[in-house]
Amino acid sequence: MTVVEDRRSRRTRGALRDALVSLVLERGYAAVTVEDIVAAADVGRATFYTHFKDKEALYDHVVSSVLLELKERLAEVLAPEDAGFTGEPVAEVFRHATQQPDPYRMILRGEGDGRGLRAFEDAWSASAYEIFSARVKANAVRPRVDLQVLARAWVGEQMAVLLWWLDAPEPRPATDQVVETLVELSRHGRFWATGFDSDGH
Amino acid sequence: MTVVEDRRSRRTRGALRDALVSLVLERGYAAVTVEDIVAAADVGRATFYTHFKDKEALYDHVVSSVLLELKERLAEVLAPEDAGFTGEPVAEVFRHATQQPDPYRMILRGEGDGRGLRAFEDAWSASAYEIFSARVKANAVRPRVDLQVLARAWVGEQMAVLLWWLDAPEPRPATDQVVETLVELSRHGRFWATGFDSDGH
DNA sequence: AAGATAATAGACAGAGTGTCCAGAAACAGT
DNA sequence: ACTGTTTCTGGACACTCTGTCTATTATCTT
Repeated sequence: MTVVEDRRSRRTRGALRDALVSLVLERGYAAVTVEDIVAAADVGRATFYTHFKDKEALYDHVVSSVLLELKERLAEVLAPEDAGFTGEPVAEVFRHATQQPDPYRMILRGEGDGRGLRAFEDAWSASAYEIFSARVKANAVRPRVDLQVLARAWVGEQMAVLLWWLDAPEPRPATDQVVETLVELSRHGRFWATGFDSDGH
Repeated sequence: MTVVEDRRSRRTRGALRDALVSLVLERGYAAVTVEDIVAAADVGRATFYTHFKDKEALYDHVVSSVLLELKERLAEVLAPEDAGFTGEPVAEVFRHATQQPDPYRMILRGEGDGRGLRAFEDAWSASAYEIFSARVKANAVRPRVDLQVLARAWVGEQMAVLLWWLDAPEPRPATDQVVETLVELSRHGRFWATGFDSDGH
């Protein structure tokens, strides 16, 4: 059992990873062939198949790498007894996304027939649900709406804004500011109390 | 210029449409071949190519049909001077989705590398933005947050809940109830005011 | 330096694509 | 019911990409 991967493997896998992501962002997942990938990565075609079963396997590898890394980072942030809803987890996701925007873009755009998107959404929704119900218990409040729906809605919102933000032309608005907006929305709804809410219906 | 399409064309196109959607939901877009589609639709392979350039063209056709139909229905609903935010447009989308859940599922899952999803999201965000800014003007309020972000967030939320709802096992919760929840969230944020909001700092 | 592991080119069969054709079938209008 | 038009069809074609294999070379690790 190798503790550290052979340098050649490491380099090859990295090159394939990067090639996939940038090609997908350029042409769309379906339009990218294994031949394209190995050409861009400057790797023999046979080599590709010693590392990955097919294009899908490479894609899945990229997605789960990102997801795993995010999970580890979130674990650190959530460790110190989350006393209040400071939006810290959201901010951490945004920070992580800034550090590798391209894989995030690929995933959030739904490339790969939305498989990455769904994986991301499911993982995120699950932890959102946990955070919510822990909070409900701790504060002894009765939630207004089903927590499952709440989690889905919340995550859907985050992901939409995250993608919008990643695709925005540089310089992007500051992370903290966007996150602040999201938290604000989450607390008080979308509008001012001034007349905006009190419509006829 | 034919006023009404030839019956044969109509039938063939319909069969191809349905075949694509159900196969995609079953196996995923990438795994579906033109040969699969024509087999399921019980149509000669050569016939396929007299109607559509390729699988992608058929997919785009399905997406734009749905989008066009939705647009027309929304136009009717929005016609009578929208005086207040009654959530009526949202309800209309949900109703439309109930009538043809499968194409909606296909699109919202991100099949087709998210192209349908993005088309849907863009269209919806654009009209959401218009509604919002019209309302800002009419009520002479200053919005708390950037309307662009607001629109994205709102739409992301709707889409996530819509997909969750469509994938929920029957009998699904009533449309009106889910929509009511969404509007409620949009007005007052995610939690009760009882202590939930008032966390540290 | 030596043994282990990885990368490579080239060859292979097979699946699916998109185009073309010529004949058969179904259609719309009179 | 007839007729000219349109659509449907199977079969054939060249082509691209796939995934597997093999023998050889290059590069790593210790």
